[in-house]
Amino acid sequence: MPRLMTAPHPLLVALNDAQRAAVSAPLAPTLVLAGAGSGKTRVLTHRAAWLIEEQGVAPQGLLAVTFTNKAASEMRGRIESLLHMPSGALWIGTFHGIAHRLLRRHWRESGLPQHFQILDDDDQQRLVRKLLKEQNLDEQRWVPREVQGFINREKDEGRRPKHLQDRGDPTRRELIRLYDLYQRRCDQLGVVDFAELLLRSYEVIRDQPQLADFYRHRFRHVLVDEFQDTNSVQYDWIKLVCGKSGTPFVVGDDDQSIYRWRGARVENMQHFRRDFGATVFKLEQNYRSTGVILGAANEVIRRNEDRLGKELWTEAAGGEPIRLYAAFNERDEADFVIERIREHARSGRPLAAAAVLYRSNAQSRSFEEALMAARIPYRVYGGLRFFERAEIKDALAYLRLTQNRSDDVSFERVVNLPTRGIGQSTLDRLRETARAGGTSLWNAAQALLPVLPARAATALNGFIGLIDRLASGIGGLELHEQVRRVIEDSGLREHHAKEKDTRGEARVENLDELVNAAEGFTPEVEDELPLLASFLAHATLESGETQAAEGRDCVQLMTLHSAKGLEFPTVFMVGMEEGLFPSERSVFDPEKLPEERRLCYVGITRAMQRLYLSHAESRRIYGRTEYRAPSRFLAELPAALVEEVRPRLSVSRPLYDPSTRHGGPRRHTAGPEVATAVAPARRQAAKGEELPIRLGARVRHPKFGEGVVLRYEGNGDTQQVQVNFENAGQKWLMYAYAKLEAV
DNA sequence: GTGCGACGATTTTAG
DNA sequence: ATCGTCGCAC
Repeated sequence: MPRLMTAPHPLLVALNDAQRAAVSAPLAPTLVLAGAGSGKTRVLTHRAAWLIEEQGVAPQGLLAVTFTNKAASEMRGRIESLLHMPSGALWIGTFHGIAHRLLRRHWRESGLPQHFQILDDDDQQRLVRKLLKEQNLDEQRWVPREVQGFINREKDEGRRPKHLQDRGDPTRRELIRLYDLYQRRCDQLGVVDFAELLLRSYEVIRDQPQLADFYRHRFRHVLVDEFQDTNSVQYDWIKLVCGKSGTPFVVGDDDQSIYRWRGARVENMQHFRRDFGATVFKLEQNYRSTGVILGAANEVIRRNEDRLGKELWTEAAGGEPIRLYAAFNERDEADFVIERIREHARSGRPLAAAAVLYRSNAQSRSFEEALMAARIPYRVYGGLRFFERAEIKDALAYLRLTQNRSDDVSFERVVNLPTRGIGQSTLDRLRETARAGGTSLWNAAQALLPVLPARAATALNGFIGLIDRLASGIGGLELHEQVRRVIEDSGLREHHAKEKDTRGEARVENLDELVNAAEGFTPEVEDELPLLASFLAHATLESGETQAAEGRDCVQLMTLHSAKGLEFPTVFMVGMEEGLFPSERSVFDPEKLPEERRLCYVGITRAMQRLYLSHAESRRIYGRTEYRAPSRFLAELPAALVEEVRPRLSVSRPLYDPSTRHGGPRRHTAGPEVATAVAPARRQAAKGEELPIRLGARVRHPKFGEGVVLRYEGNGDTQQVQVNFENAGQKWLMYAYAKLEAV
C-alpha cells in the first residue's frame, strides 16, 4: 500500500535526517561513517527491520555480523523489539560464531572431523609450546607467545605457510616451518584455533563454488558492525559472501580504530568504498556528550591525518569545563579521583555512573587501594573470564574426553590432574608411541599398559577407567548433572577443596558455578550439535563475563580499550603522561601515535557530562620512581574548555610544549585561532622528591651541548635524567655525574 | 610431587 | 613492585 509522502514509515519516525537517510538507503552497498554516540546501533537495527518490513526481505536472507557476543545479543534484542517478533530466522552473530556455524555445517568440505574442537588462546599457546619442546628449540630464542603471534598474524592476513617466503631470513624461515608444523598438528588433532575458524570458513566457501553460490544467494543483505575493526580475512570473507550482487551495509568509525595491533585494518573502510562503489553516509550528530566534551574530542582527533573526515556536533551546547589535575604522585592522583567520586555520589548519582579509565591494567592498583580504603565499592574490568579459568578448563577437558577419547589436548591437560602418579617419563613414552603409531594418546595408553612399569600402569589404568566410568555414568543425565558428576568423580572438586590458601575456595565456587552455567544453558537455535557438545563450544566461543556481575552499584575501573562502546556521565582519564599514554612504545613511533590519539578520542567521547583528566609528576613504576612529562594529548585540548584544578600553591611553568620535545618543528602548527591548553601554573614537586631541574627546562651539557629535560628515573645518587639534545639526540645520563647546567 | 629462591618481563585483547 | 616460570633440593 503506498504511503503518503508526509507520513514517514513508523521505523523512520524517531530518527534524525542522517540516520533516516542511511536506514532507508537504496539496496546497494552502503558505508555508514558513524561517530561516537551518533546512534550507530540504532541505524543498524533499524536498517535490518526496514529491510524486512519495508523491502520484503525474508529474515533468513539477512546476516548481521558483530565482533563481540555482547553486541550480537544486543542487536538481536533490539531487532526483535522493533519487529515485535522473535528473530530466530535471522543470522546474527560474531564473525567467529558464524564461521563456527559454517564449519559445523560443512565439516566434510572443510576437511575437518565432525567433532572438531576449538582451541582458545591458552590452548593454542600450550600446543605451540609443546611443539617447540619437541623440536628442541630454546624457549628463550623462540618465545612461544611470539611464535603464536606470528602464526595468528599470518592467518589474519589469510596466508598459509605455502604462501610465505623466508626472504633469506633464517628466523623467518624457522617461523614459517613452525607455522607449517603447527597447522599439520592441528589438522591431525582435529582442532581449530580462533584465527583458523575465520580463515578456514573463508577458504571453504571460496573453494567450493556450490557453497559460494548458495550463500551469496542466501545472504543478499549483510550488515556489519564496527567495520573499522575487521582484519583482512574478515574483509575478504565479506567480499566473498556478498559477491557482486550483494548489498552489504556496514557501519564503522575510522576514528575509533584502536586494534591495529590485533590485525584490524582500518583501510578496509576506504577499500570497501572503492571495491563496492559504496554510498557513504555520515552520522555526526552526537546524543551523548556535552558540547565542551565534543569540542575537546574533535580538536584532538583533528590532528590525525588520513581520516575519512567527520566532526561531531550536538544540540546540547556548553557544559561543564573539562577539569585537569596535576597530581603530585599516583596516590595523590587517586585521592583526587576519590574526592570527586564522593562529590559525584553526594549529588545523588549512582557510583556506576562514574568510570576511571587508564591506558594499562597495572594502573588500576592505586585506585583500587584508594577506593578500598575509602570503602567505595568498585569493579575492575579485564582479567581472566569465567570459562578461561584453569579449573573450569580442567573440568571441560574431562567432559571433552568423555565425548572423544582421542582429544589429545584435553588428555594432556588432565591426565595427571589431580596428580595420580603419571609422570614425565610415562607421558614421554605415551607421546612417542602415539606419534609412531599415528594415533591418539588414549590409544597409545591402551597399547602401553601391558609393558609399562607396574606403578605407572596402575596409575594410567586408573585414569582410563575413570574416563570410561564417567562416560558411561553420565549418559542420559541432564547437562548440569553431567557436569556435576564429572567435577565430583574426577576428584577436581576435592583437589581444590583441600588447597590451603583461600584461592582454593574460589576455585570450588567456580566449579559449582559451572554447574549453574550448564543448568542455565540454552543452545543457539538451529544448532544441531548434541547438547553437551554445544555447551563445550559455547564455553570456548563465549568465554563469559570477567566476574559474575556485581550486584552492587559500584565505580567502574577499566582500560581505555575496554571502555570502547560504553558511556558514563562522569569519566576520569588518569595517567595522562608521556610514556604511559601515549605508551612508551608509541611515543617516538610516528606509526603508532595516531592510534594512541584515537584511543584518547575514544576515552574523551565516553564522557556524557563531566570529564576529569589527570597526570602525576612522579609515579612508582616497576618499583622505581619515574618523572614523566604530561601527555601531549593534554596540550592538544582547546584551552578554553579546560579548567585546571589546583588545590595547593603553584609555581609557574608551561604545561607542555611539543616544539621542544623532538627538537624539530611541530607537525601540527597551532594557528592563532587554535588556543592550546597551556596551564598557567603548576606546582613544583614537594620536599623530599624535589626535581633538580624542571621537566621541559633547557640545559647545557659540557659534551652534548644544549637540550631539553624529558624525564627522570630513580632517586638520590642513582637518579637518571633523559635529555633530548639538539645535536646529540636523546640521552640517558646519571644526574650526579652529568654536570648539567640550567640555561 | 611440592616448595622455595632466582630470574625476567612488564600496553592494549574479542573470539 | 609483582607476578609467573624454571630449576633444584627434599
